[in-house]
Amino acid sequence: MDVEGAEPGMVRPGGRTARVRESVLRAAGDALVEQGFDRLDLADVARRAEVGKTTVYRRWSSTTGLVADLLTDMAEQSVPRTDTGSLDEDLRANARLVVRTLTDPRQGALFAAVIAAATCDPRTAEALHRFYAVRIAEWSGCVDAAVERGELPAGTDAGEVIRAVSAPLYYRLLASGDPLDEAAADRAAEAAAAAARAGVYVS
Amino acid sequence: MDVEGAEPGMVRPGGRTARVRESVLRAAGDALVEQGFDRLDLADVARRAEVGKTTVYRRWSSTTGLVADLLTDMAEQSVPRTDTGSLDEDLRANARLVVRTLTDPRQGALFAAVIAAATCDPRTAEALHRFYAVRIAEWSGCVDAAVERGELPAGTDAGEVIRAVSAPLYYRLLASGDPLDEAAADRAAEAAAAAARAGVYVS
DNA sequence: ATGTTAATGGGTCTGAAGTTCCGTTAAGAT
DNA sequence: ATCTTAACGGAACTTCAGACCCATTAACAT
Repeated sequence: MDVEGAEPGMVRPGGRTARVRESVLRAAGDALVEQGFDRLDLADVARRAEVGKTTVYRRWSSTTGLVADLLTDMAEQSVPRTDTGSLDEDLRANARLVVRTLTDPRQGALFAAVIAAATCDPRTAEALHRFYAVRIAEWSGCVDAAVERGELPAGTDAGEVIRAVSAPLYYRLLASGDPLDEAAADRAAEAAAAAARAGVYVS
Repeated sequence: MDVEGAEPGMVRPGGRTARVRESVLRAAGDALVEQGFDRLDLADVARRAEVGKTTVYRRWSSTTGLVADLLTDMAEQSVPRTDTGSLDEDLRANARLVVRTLTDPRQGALFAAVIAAATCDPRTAEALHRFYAVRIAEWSGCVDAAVERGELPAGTDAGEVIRAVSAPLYYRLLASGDPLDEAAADRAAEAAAAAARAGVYVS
């Protein structure tokens, strides 16, 4: 059976191929955290993963391609959301989770690197957008529940509220450099809740 | 007179040195817009600037160093803010300006590239933070004026309000990939105003 | 169990990024 | 106007990311 035009790893995805992918993605994450996106070198990733350099170049071809695949993998690992029964508490829990993630030495560096990679390549950007779409959909439930309970006006766009919680935190991480602490998290959650109650996110 | 330890360009900053810097920074901006941060090559910048490759390597040494200097230059070019006498209108004007900037083919690509560079190098990050500090300080005036007029509670942190306007727009540009249009701008401005009125940004 | 061939991996090669050397030009001090 | 030397620029050199070749290994169909 010949399978022209298929990407390598698609015809026989099991066994060794899967182990290689797992090992390479872990190594890529390590390299991104330790060196940053601009110093990411596929040969170095291959060494860390104890995998042939040729394999990495053949299957991922570029650093951005590798990061895109890493993002696809990250999107599949879902983190369960809280459901306390109060909008303010749920949003605060979400904001604090984001801050914990972004200030974690490994996770924070990884997110920064991955976002940098996405600005350099459309396919990586698409993978990043899918990642956030998954996360936002996961947390939208607590906003919809708040609408049900009458805490928020009907027609409130749940995704917009969740994005509004994260946005100031990412802005601090990437642009302004202001401290990312619990106070910032709580303020981001409060601001999103206040705007939502004012009906700003009614579509 | 010998000046050990000084960076090149510091002892004789006038004439040719200044022309070289100007020409290189413009070329660097062009290259970033056309190729993105990951493909930024100092030799290519030198060619565009019609300047010796050695000069670029000697004065800026790395791509992140060059971007850091570019940011310092960008921070000096101030854009005057509006002052309509109404908080909502001022914030909306600010939000629309940010959206226009980020969706402009040249400016948008430049900002994305510069933010990517900042995630890869602490000194570039510092230059980026200074850039935003300047911009935020510039626009803080309209929030302070709103506090004076009694539109907002006393003690409102003006910088936080301005950051709150920009944050969702940058989040769209860098993370979620949602459309950056005038509706998004107006919503960002409204949300920031609503949160500010609710006293979320009182420090 | 066996065969087919997808996928891996070591080795080699090449073009370009980045460094060094040294002669030339011009900024700024006198 | 003249001098000192900071800063520039061309060219040669080094290094290494990334492409290519081909032998080896092991997924999956039978």
